[in-house]
Amino acid sequence: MRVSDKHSKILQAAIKVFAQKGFFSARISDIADEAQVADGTIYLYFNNKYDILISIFEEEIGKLILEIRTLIEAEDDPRRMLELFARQHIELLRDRKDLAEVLQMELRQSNKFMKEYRNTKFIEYLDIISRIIHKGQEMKIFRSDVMPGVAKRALFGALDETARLWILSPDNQYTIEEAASQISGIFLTGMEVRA
Amino acid sequence: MRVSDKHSKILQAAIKVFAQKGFFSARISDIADEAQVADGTIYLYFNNKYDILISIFEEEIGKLILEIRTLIEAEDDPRRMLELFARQHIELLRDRKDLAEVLQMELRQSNKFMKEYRNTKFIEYLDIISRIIHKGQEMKIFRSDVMPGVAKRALFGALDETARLWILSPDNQYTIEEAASQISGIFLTGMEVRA
Amino acid sequence: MRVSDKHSKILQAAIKVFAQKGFFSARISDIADEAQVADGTIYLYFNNKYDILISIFEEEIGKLILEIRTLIEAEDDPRRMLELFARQHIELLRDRKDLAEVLQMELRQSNKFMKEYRNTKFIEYLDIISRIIHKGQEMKIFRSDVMPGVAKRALFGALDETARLWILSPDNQYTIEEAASQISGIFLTGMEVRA
Amino acid sequence: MRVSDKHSKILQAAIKVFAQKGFFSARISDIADEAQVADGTIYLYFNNKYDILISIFEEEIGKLILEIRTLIEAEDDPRRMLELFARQHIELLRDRKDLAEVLQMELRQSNKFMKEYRNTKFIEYLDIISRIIHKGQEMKIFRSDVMPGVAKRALFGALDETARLWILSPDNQYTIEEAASQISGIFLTGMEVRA
DNA sequence: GATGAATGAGCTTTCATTCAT
DNA sequence: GATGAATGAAAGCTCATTCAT
Repeated sequence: MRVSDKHSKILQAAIKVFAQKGFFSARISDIADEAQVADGTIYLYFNNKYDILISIFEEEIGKLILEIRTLIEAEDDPRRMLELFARQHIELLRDRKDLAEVLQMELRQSNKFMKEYRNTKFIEYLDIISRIIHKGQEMKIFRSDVMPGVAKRALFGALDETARLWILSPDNQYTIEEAASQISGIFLTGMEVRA
Repeated sequence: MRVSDKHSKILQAAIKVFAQKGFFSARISDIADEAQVADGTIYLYFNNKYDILISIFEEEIGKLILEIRTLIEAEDDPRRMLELFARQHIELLRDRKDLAEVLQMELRQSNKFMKEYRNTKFIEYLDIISRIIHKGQEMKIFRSDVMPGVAKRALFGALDETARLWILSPDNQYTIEEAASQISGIFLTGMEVRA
Repeated sequence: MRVSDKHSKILQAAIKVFAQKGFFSARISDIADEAQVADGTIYLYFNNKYDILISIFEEEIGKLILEIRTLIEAEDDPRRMLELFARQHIELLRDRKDLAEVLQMELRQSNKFMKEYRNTKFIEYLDIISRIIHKGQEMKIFRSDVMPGVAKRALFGALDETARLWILSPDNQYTIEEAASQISGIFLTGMEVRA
Repeated sequence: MRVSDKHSKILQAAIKVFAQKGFFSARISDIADEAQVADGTIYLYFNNKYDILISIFEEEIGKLILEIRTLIEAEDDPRRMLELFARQHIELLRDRKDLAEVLQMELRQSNKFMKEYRNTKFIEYLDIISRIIHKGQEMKIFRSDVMPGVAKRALFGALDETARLWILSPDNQYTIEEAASQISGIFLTGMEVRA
């Protein structure tokens, strides 16, 4: 088995276990069981429990950023780009539920137990949004009084929270895609330069 | 010292400690130190560590709901009500930073370790928003195709995430009040019936 | 309420609680509840938890010794005295089940946690038996090769263990009185000088 | 070191520590020290403190039953069998003092804290006696009015209590073997069919 | 004398991490 | 590299005892 295989196997197992139990309640042996390796083996690939979590952030978000960027760069219209981002983000949460849960929860409390860790990947991810807005403003599509730094956080928060609750207890009133569309709709209309 | 004083003293200490360290990293003795009581005293007022967290949710959110409701019920215009909610929520996060952090973080991961606990208070809080939107739709102020169930989550998420990041690393580009105003602005414009 | 009343009330409560839960599992507050006094009140009458147990031994066994001695001294025939003792002991265990349990169990392990305590009352109680046997030997009713020091322990053990198990799970094959009679029968026949 | 070695090492250490301090006063770390393992190691072999005690009952009494049965089954005369049992039991108490103390004391109070645990091994052990008596009655050696269910408890109690006190404070008047012989003598004479 | 809130030492148990094999 | 038995620090919680009222 290639080295990278085991590294990845452990990481995927950790995502699953962290999603199920949360970082603190998850035991190393749970991850080892799930990855079908010995407890000690995990320490050949990661320094400690925190390191596994950080690796999830770094490596998995890294992949997402790449994916989403490629997709968005194929577009020209900032409106379409924003719609795409919303849809893509929310589909990710739907399709990779475990990863989504880990990112959402642990992200928010990571600063508590990993004082030194600055989640640059996450900032990068958010900056995709602000760059779209900025572009839209240059193209006179979005109002210039909209602050990209606020809007990026607001849009991310709106999408994330909606998806989080939807995942927690799916609402039969609407699909997650409809939700994404509603949210990008509100934001687009809210930010557009009026005719 | 009155009984209620000690209950409250411990609760406030717990809010502070949970905010600083997170629920799991916080030790009972940290809370006891902060509250200037003995470890054992905590167990005269709470059943266990989880119970302290749940009490924070129940009692503190309960107070917030009352406050915010009183404020909002004094208004008639749903637009104004939404603005007020946004401002109020974000000011709360600014003024009671510790409480805000506990509510934000532990709320999101509480379902992991307290399977049985349904955070009804939080749901109640969110429902304040959906009721405002619903009212606006009846008054033909908000578009009828906006789904209140989605919008409440989206608005809450937008506000919460923005405030969260602002608290984490205050952005000197804008004040938190401006942020609140931006967000309610986007949502209002985004949901309004066009002339 | 007279002082002695409360002292006695606590002692009776302790007997009940120790019997139910055992000395270690019993909490001071259990005894206080049962005696309908405050936890602190117990410490006005007893030095500590051990002291309550020792007082049970001293005071309650003291009463038993008096009772049983009075009864036995009314007799002349050592055979009859032994029968009486057996019956009396076993009836005590039946009628004062709680006290019996405490004496039986805690007696046996008291030396573990109260190194310094010599249970002189219990020794006194046992000596009632050896004196009967000795008397019987002087009267040439019991064989002289029977060692009173062994026989007293053997008889006590036989009675006590039988009663203990009978109390634990009453055997419908025989009454506890029949058991007492069987045992004293075996011991009498076993110790008598043959015709 | 073989797995079974550590299991057994801990069990032997526990017997020693429980005998010295009693179950409740014994700390896990005492057992760990005695067994020369880390505290945590104990939990690799036993579920909890109670489980150690139960294992002592199950495994150690199990061995005793086997030993004593083998010995007794080599005999034909119920009188001789009873003598053997008495001697064997009392020698066990003398030679494995620690085990004896644990069995004697904790056995008696085990029902207090382990409500669910039925000590079947102990019942099995006692039934060795009743079967001997029953056999003696069939062979017309023991009187038919002797109730085996009473006699087994009585004999066990007599032996056990005598040994217990002898161990506690050895009596120089007689050896423990003499005591065993006295007791079986009394019981045999007491139960025999008279010529 | 009586109370019971408060104390804090002490214990069982968990689990991340190590290291001999 | 891989294993998993062993480690031992760490923390939640209990409860006998105290003492201000």
